[in-house]
Amino acid sequence: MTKKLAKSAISQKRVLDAAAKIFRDNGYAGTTMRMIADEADLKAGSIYYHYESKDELISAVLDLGIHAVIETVKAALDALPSDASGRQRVETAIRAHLSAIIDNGDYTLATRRVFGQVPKPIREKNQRLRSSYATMWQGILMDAQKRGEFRSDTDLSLARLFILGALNWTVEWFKPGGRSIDEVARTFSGVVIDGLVTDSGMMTTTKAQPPSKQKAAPRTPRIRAL
Amino acid sequence: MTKKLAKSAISQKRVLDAAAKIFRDNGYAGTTMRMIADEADLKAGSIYYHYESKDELISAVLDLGIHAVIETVKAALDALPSDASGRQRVETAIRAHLSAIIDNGDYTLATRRVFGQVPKPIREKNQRLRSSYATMWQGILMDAQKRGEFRSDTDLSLARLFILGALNWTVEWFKPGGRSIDEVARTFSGVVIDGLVTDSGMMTTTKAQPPSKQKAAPRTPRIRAL
DNA sequence: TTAAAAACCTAACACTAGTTAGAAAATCAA
DNA sequence: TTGATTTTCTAACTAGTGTTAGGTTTTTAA
Repeated sequence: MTKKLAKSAISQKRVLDAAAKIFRDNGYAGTTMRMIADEADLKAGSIYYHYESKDELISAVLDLGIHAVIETVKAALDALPSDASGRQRVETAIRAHLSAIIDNGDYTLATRRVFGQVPKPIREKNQRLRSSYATMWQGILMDAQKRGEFRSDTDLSLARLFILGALNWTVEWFKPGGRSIDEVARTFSGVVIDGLVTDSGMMTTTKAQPPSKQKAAPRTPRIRAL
Repeated sequence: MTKKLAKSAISQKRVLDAAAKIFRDNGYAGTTMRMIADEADLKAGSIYYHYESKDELISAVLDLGIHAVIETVKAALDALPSDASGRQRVETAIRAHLSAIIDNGDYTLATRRVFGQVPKPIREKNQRLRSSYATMWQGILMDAQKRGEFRSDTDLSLARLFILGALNWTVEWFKPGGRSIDEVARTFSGVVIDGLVTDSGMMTTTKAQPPSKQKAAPRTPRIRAL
């Protein structure tokens, strides 16, 4: 009875996608309703049939961006066996997060670039969503630390900020056709979990060990390329 | 003979600082000359005595931001003994980079948020500076890898992107009065170089090892707090 | 086919943007 | 104190902003 929104829903999504793309390239104030309308094959006035203001548009872009990430990561974690290790959970979350932000690149980039410039109430509403996501990550890391998988001398709040900061930065340089998401996720997990350093450590300044002589894939089987 | 620029230089710097702060909070298009003028205790028209356009202003902010970082990091690396280890170099670069971007927080944040929205020629000019900085980091990482200090199975281009992405993100959450720069730099170096994982590795799912039982500071002496 | 509902467009509104020309004030050299 | 130079201000211009009211077209339901 109350479900016929056919064309309207399509246009609404088209406008939102257009908005994300334009906000991404021009920032909050630099984006005009006329630009968005152009991108969505509409006239500026018509946008107001779907969204009641520019602020509601940016708010929707912001919320949808983080929401997509939360759902993707949650689903990936839920699909893990309940006895999965901390390492597996972190690797999984990293890959899912990467997937989500790259699939929704326009939204993620728009958010990244526009977040600090948006009217305060909108920003605060979106911030609540982001905080809940941060809490989820914090849980994963703390779990692994409590189990003894992760070192106990690492401030996990800081670690989380590093990880999410680095992850979100990928959308700035990731180009389809270049390195695959899997490749990036693996390398990133490797750096974060095992570090850059060789397993043998580095206490003295030795002369160039033959680098070929190292076990290439230590713990989790490290599938090479794909 | 050609050096008397006294008051002019002061005003010029004041305008630039004001511009960085306003660009930071409002983005490129959202920043008006009148806002900058207000922040610098001037009238909008007067800015044009020092800078010939809004574009020249943003360009100056962008360039100065990255320039400060380059100089600081270079100086810190040059101060190291020539036989310094890769680990030392990376730790030093991380700390210097953090110092620089936090000291110039307005410029760094402005750059982060505005870079993608700025007219193309300006962005490309600034990109050249940033690329040279990236090359420098790449050199540090590759050196350490060649010496055998860093694992050979890590894609260092990706690693560099992660490191710089995470580092630059710190300005978004760092608050003076909270954790010190040293603290942040140490934790960050720890995660990136040694990883999150305990030295003992994690091949099976063991029941909660007593976390207190770990050697707290493995390689480089890890000074706790300060 | 017809009339109502949904989707879109046009034209305008009050307001603010970057920029400039020329006048006024502040500073400096003599 | 002068007069010249440097620095700042005032007032204005054109162009473009988000938003809206009311009219047109398209779609839908009968």
